[in-house]
Amino acid sequence: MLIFVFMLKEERLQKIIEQIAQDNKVVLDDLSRLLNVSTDTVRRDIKELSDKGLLKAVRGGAIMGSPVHPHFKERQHIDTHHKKVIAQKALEFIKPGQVIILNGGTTTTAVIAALPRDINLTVITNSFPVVSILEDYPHVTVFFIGGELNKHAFSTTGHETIEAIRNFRADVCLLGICSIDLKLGITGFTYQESLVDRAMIETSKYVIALSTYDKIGASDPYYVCAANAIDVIVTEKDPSNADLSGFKEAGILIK
Amino acid sequence: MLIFVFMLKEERLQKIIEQIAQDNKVVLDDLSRLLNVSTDTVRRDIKELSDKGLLKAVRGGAIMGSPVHPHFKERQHIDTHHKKVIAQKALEFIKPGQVIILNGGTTTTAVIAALPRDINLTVITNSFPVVSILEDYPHVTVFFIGGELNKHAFSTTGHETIEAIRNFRADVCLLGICSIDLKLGITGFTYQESLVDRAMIETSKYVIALSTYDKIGASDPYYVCAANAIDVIVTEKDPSNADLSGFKEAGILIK
DNA sequence: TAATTTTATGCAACAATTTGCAATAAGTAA
DNA sequence: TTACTTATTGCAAATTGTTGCATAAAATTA
Repeated sequence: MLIFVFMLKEERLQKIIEQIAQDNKVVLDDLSRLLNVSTDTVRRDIKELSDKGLLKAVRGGAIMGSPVHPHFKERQHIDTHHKKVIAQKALEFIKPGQVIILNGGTTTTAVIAALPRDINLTVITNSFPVVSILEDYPHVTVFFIGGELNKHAFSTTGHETIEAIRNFRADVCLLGICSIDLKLGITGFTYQESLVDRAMIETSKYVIALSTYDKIGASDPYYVCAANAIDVIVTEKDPSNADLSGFKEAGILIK
Repeated sequence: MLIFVFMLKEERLQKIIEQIAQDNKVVLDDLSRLLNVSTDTVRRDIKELSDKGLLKAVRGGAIMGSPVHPHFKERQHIDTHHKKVIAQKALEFIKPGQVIILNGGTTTTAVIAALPRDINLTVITNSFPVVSILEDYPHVTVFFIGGELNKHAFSTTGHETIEAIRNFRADVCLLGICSIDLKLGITGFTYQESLVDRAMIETSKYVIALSTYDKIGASDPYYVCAANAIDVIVTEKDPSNADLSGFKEAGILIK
C-alpha cells in the first residue's frame, strides 16, 4: 500500500534542515525519495536554503554551511526590489582598491551583496551581516570595528566603536540612513547608531547616503549631520524627480 | 557483506582535511581504500585542496602545508566528543556576573554553546562564531574586539585587536590552545593569534586553558606564555593521569 | 465568481562535472 | 641501469546541474 503524504514546501525545507543537522549532509536522491518530489524540486529547495546561508549546496546534495548564525545571513528582507536598484546604482561609486567604510543596515548590506566576487577592496564595518558576506571574497580585506554588540541591529556601538572608527581614514563612506531632510539634515532612530554614523562621515573623504525615497524629507529623533555633509544621495527613483531639486541646489549629487 | 557508503565529494575533502589535521599526513592508497574511490580521484582531491592551500601535496600523498590551520568550517566536526567533555568541565569555572574573555577556535566555541541560556555574563571575544551563538542569550552582554578579519579562523587579529584587548579587564580568560608543554609553555600555530592569546592572558585574573589531551606536551612555532601563567588546564581525560603530574607540581590545577 | 497573475512543480534537452581507466611519462631506490 | 612506484594526460561513461517551458495549484484582483 502506498501512502501518499502531501507535504507543504515549508515542511520540506524543514525536513532538509533537520537532516542536515543530524547527518551533516543530505543527498539529492535520498531527499527526492523521502519527500516524494522530483530531484529538480529538491535542488531548488537546497538552492533556496543555500541562499539563506543555512547550508552549503554541493554537487549531489548539501553539507553544513558556515558556523555563522543563520540570522546574520538572512538576505530575504534585503533583496527587495528598491534595495537592489539602490545597490546597483551605488556600485558605480566603488572603485577597486578603495577603502570603504559602511554602517549596519539592510541597504548597505544589499550593496555589499551586489559586489562582484573578485573585487579588490578594503572594507571597514561594524556590521556582522556584512562580514558574513565578505567572509569568502578572496580579495577583500575586512576590518571589523569592535564594541558592544547590539543584538537588534547585528552591529557594534558604543565608545570603543567610535574611538576605533577615528583610527581609520576611508575613501568612501556608504551610509544607509534613516531620514534625510534638507533643513534638518540626516537623523537617526537610535542615539548610539547616530554617533557611529557621524564618526564614519567625519573620517571619510566622500559620503554616499543610501536612502529609499520615502525617507527623504522625513526626520527622526537623533541628529547625525547636516545635509551638505553628504556628497551623493542614491535612491531608487529617477534623479530628475522634482522633489529632489533642493538637494541639487545644495550641491548634492542625486543618483 | 560490504556496505557501500555513498559519499559526496565535499565529504571526501573534509575527511582528508581531518586526516591531515590528525596525523599530519595522508597516504594515497589509504585514502583510496578509506573513501572507496580510485587513487586517481584521491589525487585530484588532494590537488584541489592543495590549490586552496589547505595542505601540501607530496609524492604518494600529502602533508600539512604552511602554518595555516584548517579552515574553521572543517575543524568544527573534529573531535566533537572530546570538546563536549571539555566544555562541560569548563562550565564549573564560570560564575554568573563574571566578565569572561575568550579567543577564537572550536573549543572555546563549544564552551559557549554549552552555557545555560539564561546565564548572566559579560563576554569579550574576537570570534564571530561566538557572537553568533550569544546573539540571542538575553542576559549576556557581548563586547566584540575589532581588528582585521581572519577569514580562516573567523576571528579578528592585528594591532587594533591587541590594543582593544588591553582596554578590558576580565575575571576569567578561556583559552583554547594549540599546544602546551611544561618547559616550552603555551605555543600557537600562527603569529597573530599567539599575540591575541598573550594579550588576553595578561588582562585576566584567572586563566583557564582548554586543551585536548593530544596537545599536551606538544609545541608549535609561536610562543604565547609560560606554562605557569595558566591557572587551570581542562582536558577530556581524568585529571589523575600520571602524565599531568608535572603541571600539578607547578601549581596548575588539572580538571 | 471569474479572470488574472504568481508560484510551484516536473519534464526534457543540453551543458558541465566527476570519475575510473589506460597509456605514457616521470620519479625513486637497489 | 633496471624494476618499481607514482604522476600526468586524454578519454569515455555516468552523474549532476542548468535552462526554458508546460502544466497545475494558489493567491490576487476585478
